[in-house]
Amino acid sequence: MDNQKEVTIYDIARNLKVSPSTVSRALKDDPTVSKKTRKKIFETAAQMGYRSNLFARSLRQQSTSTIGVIAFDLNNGVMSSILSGIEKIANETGYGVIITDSSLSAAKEALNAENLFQRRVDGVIASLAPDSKERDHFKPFIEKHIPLVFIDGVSGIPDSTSVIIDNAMCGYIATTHLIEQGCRRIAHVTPDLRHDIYSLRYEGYLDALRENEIPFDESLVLTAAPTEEASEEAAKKIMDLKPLPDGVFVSNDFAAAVCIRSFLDHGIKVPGDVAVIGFNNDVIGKLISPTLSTVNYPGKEMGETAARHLVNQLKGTVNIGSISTLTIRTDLIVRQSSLKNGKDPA
Amino acid sequence: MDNQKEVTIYDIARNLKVSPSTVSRALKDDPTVSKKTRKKIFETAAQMGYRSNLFARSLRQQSTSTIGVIAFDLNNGVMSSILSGIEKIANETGYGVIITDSSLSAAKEALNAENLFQRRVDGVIASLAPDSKERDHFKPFIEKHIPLVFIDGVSGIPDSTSVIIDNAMCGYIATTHLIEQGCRRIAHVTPDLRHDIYSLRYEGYLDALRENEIPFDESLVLTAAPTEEASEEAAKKIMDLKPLPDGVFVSNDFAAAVCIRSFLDHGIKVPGDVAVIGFNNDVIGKLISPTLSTVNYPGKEMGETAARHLVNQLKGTVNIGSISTLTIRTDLIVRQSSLKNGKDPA
DNA sequence: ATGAAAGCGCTAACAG
DNA sequence: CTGTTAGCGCTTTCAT
Repeated sequence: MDNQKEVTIYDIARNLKVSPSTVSRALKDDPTVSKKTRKKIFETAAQMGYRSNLFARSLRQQSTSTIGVIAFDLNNGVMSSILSGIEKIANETGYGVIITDSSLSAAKEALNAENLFQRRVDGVIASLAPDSKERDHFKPFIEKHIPLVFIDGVSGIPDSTSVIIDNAMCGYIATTHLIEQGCRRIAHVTPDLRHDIYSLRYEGYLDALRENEIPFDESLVLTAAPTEEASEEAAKKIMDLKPLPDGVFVSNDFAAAVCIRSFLDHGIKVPGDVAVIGFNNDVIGKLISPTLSTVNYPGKEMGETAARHLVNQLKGTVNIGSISTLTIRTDLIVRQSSLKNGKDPA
Repeated sequence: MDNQKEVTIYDIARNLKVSPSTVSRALKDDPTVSKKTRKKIFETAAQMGYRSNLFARSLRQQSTSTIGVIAFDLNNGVMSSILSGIEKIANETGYGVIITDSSLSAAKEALNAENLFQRRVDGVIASLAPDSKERDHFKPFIEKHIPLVFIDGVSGIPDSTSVIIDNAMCGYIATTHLIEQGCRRIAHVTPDLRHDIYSLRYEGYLDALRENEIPFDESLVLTAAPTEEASEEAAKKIMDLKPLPDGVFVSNDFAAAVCIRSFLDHGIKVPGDVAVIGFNNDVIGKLISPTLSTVNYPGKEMGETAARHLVNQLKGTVNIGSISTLTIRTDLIVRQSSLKNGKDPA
């Protein structure tokens, strides 16, 4: 029973005194094979422990039944929910998934793209690294008409699809919420504004200010990578502002949590002195004190949508290029950190 | 330039008037091919846009240069750090990674194993689902001598390797730390004790009690899945205990954070009334108040170790079976939540 | 309804 | 140092 040679359709064919082609057909449930033979072949295959050879098939069919994923950073709560969404759909539809990790580096992203291309994935779902600007590494896919779906960013590549949330709207909603709470001097802490998702949230922030005729003050916008150190520094800068802002919109929950801690450490009350709203709906938001108001980031749903769309494209259900952007609904989650005017959301 | 037929070594061969084998060899930098020819072949290959066909090679070589990963849950901070470690090593050594997600279900784990087997991965790194008991789904790998590395759990499968931390020791250290802080009535909150890692931590807890001649009280041990609801309930049960425990060892940081929040909400001081220590060193621990003492879980290092070991095995550097367990060093991280006797760790 | 035969692209003996 | 040859296991016309 151990380490025996692999069973092939030839073995089954010989065993049953039929031709390999018949076996091949039968295994695909081809109706041109008589029901009897089909049944017999299925039984023998199972009994002999046959398993089809994926690469022989791939070699023949020029397709791998595999989706490649380029994750901008695996070490990221948002990312893992996206991945689990992709995984789910891929599993349901018989695709395998190869996941690569760009670790926030555009250079690594390019390497990953090449790697996936080499592996002849049937399609790609990519989330771009923050500093990714070039699109050259996607050219091979485009030339071979391998479908590309971008998550959480618009690539600018024609014929590619993007699954996104409306970041501008989210930024607008978050900021408006603060304004409704009575904030008039609202700071914004954001990672690298070269990254679309952040610049759009920033736009939303600006829109909300404009709409409420709150003058824009450049000194209120702080750029800080979502690390502990950078976020702490941003918090310090905010505390140094005169007069102190009465609200802060932070583009990610982790940074928001760090800011809140920093504020509290310095005797500034949240939301009493400063109302804070974050972004993502990380689990962290429910555990810190005060609990964090935030914008929900529907990662799993985005992953599912991206995968489903890609699979449809691969199976020919959707015309390539007929859909260029899928926008997933988000919602505001109001908790304690932003409730300045005392009304409880419940 | 668009959608042209794939370039093969035959095209290169024809172009250069050499044989395909020479091309094949040259591309592998085989020294039996003259330097000149090699160089010429490399150049032409690049210029013609050749990319090697992985499945043709796989078909020939009976190996895929791919590592399969079975993740017990992608939605998990610990898991993503493990994955990024695996990814890193795989990338460095020219392996691809196929990641599958068991979503905490043993049934899905079995499906994933089958999927990876179908895909003929060269080796597997698996973290077992909490309720995984059967090992039958790994039998195909064993029969084909496909190396198996388990992360964070011992499979009981001969010839497989496990990369673990010393959970018993960690439990012991965490509990001892509480005892050193003056705790004498220490509760333990743990997920499913059927899962090795938790039962071992529990053992460590018991050992520490024993060593310090603290009588064991069964009512102090609470089982709770690491969800918000269950953790909250566990916290409530602890608060109902008479007398109130003066320390709690929680087997994961998230649950610990929930417990602390619950304690504080009910006017119980942490660490004043109850000292708390968690497990994993999630980012959350630094952001809650009080900051959370914990045991560091070296996920990335474990992933790297597992992958490196697997690759060594695949490349024949290590004898299969010569190493059965690799234990990664961990350390205690003391923050505020456990500091009952006022000595600051700094 | 089934079979024969040709190849998908690559590699590894075995010859030269 | 290079070429010839024979497959790896499967699918798919084209016949029958």
